[in-house]
Parts: sequence; structure tokens; C-alpha cells
Amino acid sequence: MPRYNPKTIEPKWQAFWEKNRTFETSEHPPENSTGKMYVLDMFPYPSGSGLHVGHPEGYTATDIITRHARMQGKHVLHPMGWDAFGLPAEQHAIETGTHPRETTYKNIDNFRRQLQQLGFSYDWTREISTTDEDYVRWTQWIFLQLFGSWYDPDFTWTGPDGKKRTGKGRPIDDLPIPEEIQAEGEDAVRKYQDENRLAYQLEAPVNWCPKLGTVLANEEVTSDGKSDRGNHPVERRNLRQWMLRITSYAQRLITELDDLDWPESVKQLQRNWIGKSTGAEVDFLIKDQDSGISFQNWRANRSKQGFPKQSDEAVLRVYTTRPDTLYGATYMVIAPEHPFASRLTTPEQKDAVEQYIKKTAAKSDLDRTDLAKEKTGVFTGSYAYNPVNGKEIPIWIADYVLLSYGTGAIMSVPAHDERDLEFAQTFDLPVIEVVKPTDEKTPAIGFTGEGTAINSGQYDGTPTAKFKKKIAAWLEENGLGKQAVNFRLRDWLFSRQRYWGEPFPIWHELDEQGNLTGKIRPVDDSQLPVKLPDMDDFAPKGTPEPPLSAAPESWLYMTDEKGVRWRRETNSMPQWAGSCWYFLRFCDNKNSERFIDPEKEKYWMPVDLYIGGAEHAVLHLLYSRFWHKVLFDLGHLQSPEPFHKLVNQGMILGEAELTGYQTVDDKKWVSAKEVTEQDEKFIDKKNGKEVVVVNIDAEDAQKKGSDFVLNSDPSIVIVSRAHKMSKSRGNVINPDEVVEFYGADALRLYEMFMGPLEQTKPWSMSGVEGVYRFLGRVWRMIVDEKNDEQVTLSPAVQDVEPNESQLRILHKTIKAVSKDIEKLSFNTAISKMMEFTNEMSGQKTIPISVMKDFILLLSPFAPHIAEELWELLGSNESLAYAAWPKYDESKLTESEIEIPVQVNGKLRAKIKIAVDADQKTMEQTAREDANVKSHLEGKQVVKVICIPKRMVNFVVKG
RNA sequence: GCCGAAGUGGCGGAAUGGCAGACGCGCCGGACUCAAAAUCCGGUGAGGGUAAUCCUCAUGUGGGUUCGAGUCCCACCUUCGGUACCA
Repeated sequence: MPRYNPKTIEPKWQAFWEKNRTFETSEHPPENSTGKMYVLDMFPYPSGSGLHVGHPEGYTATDIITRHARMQGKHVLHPMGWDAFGLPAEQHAIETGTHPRETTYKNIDNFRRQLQQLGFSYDWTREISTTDEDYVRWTQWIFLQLFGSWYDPDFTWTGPDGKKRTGKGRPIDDLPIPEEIQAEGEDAVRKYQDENRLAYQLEAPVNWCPKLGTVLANEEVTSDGKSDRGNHPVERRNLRQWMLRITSYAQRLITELDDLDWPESVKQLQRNWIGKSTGAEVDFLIKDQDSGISFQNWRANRSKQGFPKQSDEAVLRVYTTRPDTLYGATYMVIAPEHPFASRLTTPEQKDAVEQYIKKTAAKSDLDRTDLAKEKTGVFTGSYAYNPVNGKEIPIWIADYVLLSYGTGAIMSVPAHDERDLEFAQTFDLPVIEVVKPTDEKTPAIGFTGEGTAINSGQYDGTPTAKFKKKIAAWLEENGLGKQAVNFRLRDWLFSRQRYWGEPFPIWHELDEQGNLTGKIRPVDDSQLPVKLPDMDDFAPKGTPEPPLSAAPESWLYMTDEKGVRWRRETNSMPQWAGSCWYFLRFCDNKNSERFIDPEKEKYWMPVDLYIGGAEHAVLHLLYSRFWHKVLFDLGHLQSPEPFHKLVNQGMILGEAELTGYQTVDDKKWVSAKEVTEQDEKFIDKKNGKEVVVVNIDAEDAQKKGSDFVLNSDPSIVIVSRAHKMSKSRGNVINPDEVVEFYGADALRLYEMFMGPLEQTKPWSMSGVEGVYRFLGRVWRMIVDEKNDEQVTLSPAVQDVEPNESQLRILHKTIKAVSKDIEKLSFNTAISKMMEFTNEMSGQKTIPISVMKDFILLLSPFAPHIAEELWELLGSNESLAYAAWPKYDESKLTESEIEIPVQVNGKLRAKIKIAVDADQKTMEQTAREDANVKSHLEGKQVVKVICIPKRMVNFVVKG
């Protein structure tokens, strides 16, 4: 069997690695270790459809890095596991009656098989699944850490990393209890504590998806108000939910991004998601006929007493980023859910307001945002005083103001805010310009940038930036406002109404009637994990009541030592929970005492390289960082951040397709230039009629200018595009089939050769064929194909000293491949190895030593063929820990090199010169070239630029 | 609208400010073969030219900096991804 046959080689070496436990990470670093290296893939959700070609892309990249690192003497940790809770398994269970556990573990087996046949060097003894009871135990334990803590924003401390921070998550017992609450008794204290926990319950409007039978986090709802999974409609409902106080960590989540080696675009995405804004909170006195507080008295009072921490009933507190526009505030708006809404409504306005609130409450997020761009609202009948000038301004209710941001109330400055202007125009409210743009041509109304103040009393003429500072000081001095920071980030809605997730380790107290008293207590650590009860029916009931509420009584209830009945929390945790800390468990996956041994955490963390899809740029990566910081604050971890270096692999699209458009009835071609997309339909712009998409064979099309056109009618432009792989499009590539046909090495190599790791790129089966042929050439370079019986060395491969040019190409390749691996530039590394092979294959004698080094270079990319050839070249040990070849700079230099000669920057000749030729010689040699001569003829040489080893350029005139 | 990434042959892509198109695919020609597959060798940006180690043009568009720009600067266009009343 002389032909390159991955089908025999690959299983052979996979079995070898398993038997010899080649890739198990030793407890202790190897002798002469050059340090630890933790390389991690984003672990997959083991779906029923198996591995997708997108998975091996990142996994091959990390595999190359780790194999290379081992050969450099690094102590490598490279694990794999499963993010196995989640909707699809449960959905499948509902449809087929199979228990999600069964489906999940079956899918895991399939995924593991698929990954193993790709030859990844994972340490499988560290495999974990988020659904393992041992793992769930610690996920629940971490939840209890959150439950048992509060955030002290003023606490200044220095962490184990030596950095000084302000703000810390601390044990709930350390929470100072205000005297007035202490005085109210034990229940009040407990309630106060509960309200301050990092994990707390809240009655809140949530995204309820009837179809999925669950509430969703904001992040799981698309911008058009559909569920991220399944694209079902989502509506708003008030439900009791568990929330995690991620907003407390907002500032640190922004600040501590700085030291991470992440793509700047991902950092920016997180910053935008957290959305910090600075401005001021300002109190507006409500004009109140009953109390009769006059504006003057209030102002005088405030000057004395200052700005209260909590706003009182007499005022409406707003948040603004533009306190410099206070003089332009002509009305106020509160959110429909604002607690003052009904109180501010006058009897005459009562009907209108009630109707409006009802209407907006029924609106889905979809209606409240995108489609309904026109502003709606209703006047409350009440007024407030503008604190800067005492003017009475009306208070409106409108749903363009959100209760969940800032204070849920705004001052409207229609002249300088797009939304306010639109609203003012709709309801005919006054508009006062208070900022003059620096550019004369720009109209002041609608100008939202910075300029100079007008119509602002004594501040007229002040530039915006300066004005902001001045007015902030003035507000503070007069007790009317203070500087404030707001974040777009909301607390994390952490509960789901689903069966297949981690149960909360929480008990709710019941009174004698069986109603919740509001008192809760955590399950004791020693009782963890709270296992999922065995149930036959886990289907959502279409009501917010979770499936677990139908669990067996023995699971659901307990009676404590005092005879009090308790009921378990029946919500479950979201899928994100398990992925928030799995990288920690990999370091110490069998520890039964702790979630991770502190020494191991100190040794392995942070993850040195983390590769995964860009779709997790905010959610998973933000949640993980949040949990990590909480555990860090509580002293359980020494690393403040989980992932040091992050790389996003690009998406792999289907093969490029040519498509054209035809009329529905008579199948006439319509040029793509005439077609536009509307609501997922394609319309002929000329007549508004629908056209259908038709696939076109590559042979029937040609390129014309920048377009592709039909051969039969070049006036018809067609579209060439690669699309996302999807079942409906039928362009999904199954890795199993690729392996079956070309082998794992070819698949790995191809995925790396396609282009830069981070780039989106289309699949091409003939590209796979190309790298497969390359592996065949490598095989034939070393193996005697004429020998049909067994694998023997090609007669050309001999134990001889390499000549100078062989050494040069070898060392050039070692240098380039080594550098490219470090840069994660795998596509160019492979092309360098192709060049090497092209050059060496033809040679009469090929030194074994050169081949050995080359095989080592190839091994991280195509490990199976490399091991096979390594063995053939005379080794009886795996190459997995062989020393990575080193290049010798002195072997690279050539005595004579070719350099370009330019005249006025245009290439005119190439000359051969000694590598160490001085500038004079270079110029001399260049001038002697016939073509250069002809271009210099009759011209005046103004300047000669000679760059040694590079080029010569003559600058001429005339 | 805002934020981010990217525009280079028929295609995927390569190029510390210094020979544009490495490497691969595809295509064309040749060798081997009775023939085919496989393999090997050569060619392949466009246009001009009898030919050359020749000339012109060419990295989305228009300007600029520079002896020299795919690469740096300014403006614009297009595509893709994310996000959207956040005061």
C-alpha cells in the first residue's frame, strides 16, 4: 500500500495516542519545562446534527498551537467538554418523549467520536459536561456565592494581582444595615439583605415567549422582537425572576478590558454593550397645588440641605448627558411605568392617561421600537419648574422614555435632541434653541453636537464643554443636581422556565395555606447538587409556571426542623451558567472538595489563548468575566480575568453560488441590477413584480467588467455570492464525509489553508482536493510508491549530508513556519511548506535529516501523516514531544542576490549583486544593465537611491 | 442612524513603505498510457508588440504625502457583521 491512504494511517495513530496517553496533561511540568500554556476552545453545544465544518476550524487552530507548544517544551493544558444544557435537547424530548439526558449523552458520544477522528490532541481525561451532576454541584455552589454576596462600591482594596481597585463583592454578612431598618426588626433586615444580594429576585417585565414557554434574556431577543432561537414572537409580562447584579461590575468590566490581548473590535463591542455615559441627575420641583411649596422656598431649602441621595415625592428626578441644555428644556417626559404616573395625572387627564398606559403595556418591544417610529404620548395635566429659571413646563407620559434607563424620566430639549424634537413637533410643544453650532451654516434646531450657549441667561456665549462643568458645579452648589454615570447594561435575567437546566439551590418558605411568605433560604453546601427530578413530562405548559413545578412532591417540598414547609425554586438556570466557569473546572476536573484547587488555579489561569466564534463577543465573554470577578472578589480566585488572549475565528460559508432572477410566469431573465429585496421576496424594480431566484451553472456565465453576466445574454447581470451554510439552502458540508473522502489531515489542512483564521470565507471542495494532493506529494517525496507491498523509504531519501541549497530552503521554511504559527497565520505557513515540497520533490537525493525536520514542521497541521512518515524515517517514538526544529540564520544567507532596479519608481531591470555589495557597486552594476541604460539615456540623473539588499532607484529629469 | 471589519486575477488568497498577484484552485498545452484515472513538466492579470531581459495599464473611487504607496493621510462609494428611541 504505497499510496497515501489516510484511512489506514489515521485510525492507527489515533489508537496509538490513546493507548500511550500521549496527550494527557501531567500533574507536574515536564523536565526543563518552558512554562505553562492553557489553550482553550469555546466548548460546543452537542447538537443532534453533529459537528459542523465551523467547529474544526477553531479546534484545528488551537491544536496546531498546542502541538507546537509541546514540541517547545511547554506544559500544555488543552481540554474539551460540552455545553450540554439548553433548549434543543429539551425540545426534542417534548417531541419524542426521550429524556433530554439520554439525547444529550448520545449526542456527546457522537461529537466525541467526530472530534477524535480529527486527531485533536485533547486530554480527554479532563472532559466535562455542564450537565454532569458533579459539575452542576459547583455551578450551584457558585450561584450561592453570588447569592451570599453584595457589592460594596466604595471599598478600596488591593487584590492578589497587586492592583488597587475600588468596589468589591463582599459577603452579605458584611453589609451594613441602616439603623432605621435595624429598628424595624429581623424581617426588615433580611429583606434589606435580599435586596442587596448579587443574586436577587425581582418582579419585572420580562420577555415572555409563549411558543418556547419561557422568558428570555434581553440578549436572547432579536432587534425585531423575536426569539433568537426559533424566531418566535416575544411579549412583555411581569414575572418574579432571578437577577444577577452584573451592573455593579459595569465599570470594572470596562476598565479591566484594557489589559486583555483581545481584538480591539471585541473590546469595543463590550464597551458599547455596557454603554457608559456620564451626565447629571437633576431634580425638577413638581408644581403641586395641594402642598403649596413655592419654587423659591424649595430652591432656598435645597441650597441649604443639598442634593438628597434619594429623590423625594415632591420632585421629578431626571438624568441627562446634556445639563448644558437645561435652559432649553420645554417639557418633561416620564415612562408609562413610572411610579409617579398616576399621581401626576389630573382628573381631567385620567381617562386619556389610563388608556395610554394600557395600550403601551400591551405593546411588545417590537411595537415600542422599530416599526413605530412616530412618537406617541399623553399629557398628565401636571407641571414642573425648570430649576434654572423657574419656568413652568408640562409633564408628559411617553413610551419613548424607558423606565429601566436612568431615572425613567427626562427633561426634553427638543431643539437639541432628535427624539425630543420629533415628539415636540407631533404634539406642538415649544422649541427653544440653546446651543449655537460653531459652523454658521448648520441650523441650531436639531443640532445635537457641541457649540456655544445661547438663550441661557448668564451663560450665553459659553462653549458646551465649559458650560457642562459650570452648570454641574452650580447644580451641586444649589442642591439641585449632581454628576451621574449611567450604564446601558441591565442586570442579568438569570431564570428560565425550563426543565433541562441547573435547578436553583433555593428554598421558599410556605405559610400554612401553602403560599410563599417571601422568605428564602439557600440549600446547604453539603446538600449540593440539587439534582433534576426524574419526570416524564417536561413540556412547558404555555404558562410561566415552570415544568419543575410539576415535579414529584418529594423533590418539591420539605419540612424543616421547626415544622415549617418549604418549596423548591422551580425556575432553572440559563444555558450561559455552565459556560461561565468551565475553563476553571478543566484545570482540576476531579476535585470533590472544591470547584478548583487554589494552587491549580494559580498555576493554570488565565487561559493563554481562547478561540471561538465572534457570536459570543458580548454574552458569554461578558458573563464569564462577571462571574470570574465575583469569585475573585470573594477570594476564591487569584486571576482577575479569565481569558488573556482571545481570537475569533471567521465563519465558513457554503460554496459560492451564481444566481440570477427570472420572471414568475414566462421565465424571462431579469438583470440583478433591476432587482431589489423586499420582505424576503425579490422584486423587479421596473414593474414591482416578483421574480424568482435561479441557480446558474458556472459554465453559463462570464465576467464582464465588475459583474458576472449570462453567456446567452450579457445584458443580464447575475450574482456571485457565498451564503451561510443552512439546511434550507442545502449547502451544508458534513465533516464526516470530508474525512471519509480525503482524511482528517486534509480537512484540517484545508480549513487552515482557506485564508486568515479570523476571516469569513467560503468553502470549496476543490480546495480540499488541492491540499489532499499536497499531502500526496509529501508522501511521495519520502515513500517509495513502486513498492506495492509495504511502506518503504523512497530510494532518493538517503542518509547524506544536505547541500547548501537544501539547507537554505529547509532553514527558510523552519523560520517562516515558526513565525507564522506564532502569528496564527496558518495559511501562509502551509504555503511555505508547499514551496518546500515543490522544491525538494524533484531532487535526486534527499537527506533524511532534512526530511525529519520538515516532518516536524508539518506535524502540528497534519499529525497523522507526520507520525507515519516520522516512523518511516527511523524513529520509534511519537513526534509529539520531539524538539521543534531551530533555524540557523547563517544557513539562510546567499552570496548573490537579485534586486530590482527602478527608474522614476518604475521597474526596469533586475540585477544580480553580491549580498554585501556597497551602494557604489550597486549603482555601478545597475547602470551597466542594457535596459536601465536605455532609460537613462539623454536624461539627467537627479538622485540615486540605493538600499543595500533591497533595490536601486534612479530619479531622472528631462 | 451609530459602531466594527473588509474591498487585490475567473476563484480562495500573498505581500517589515521597496520586484503586486507567493501558495492553492480553475483553465490551457505537453509527457506517461492502447486509453483513461492518478502522477509529472510548462504556461496562465489586461492590452500592445515580429520579438526582447520590451512598452502601457492595473490592488473599490478621487485627491495627497514620498525617490517609491495595495500598504501612510484626507474625502467618498460598496459589501458584510453587530446594534438601535439608552436621554
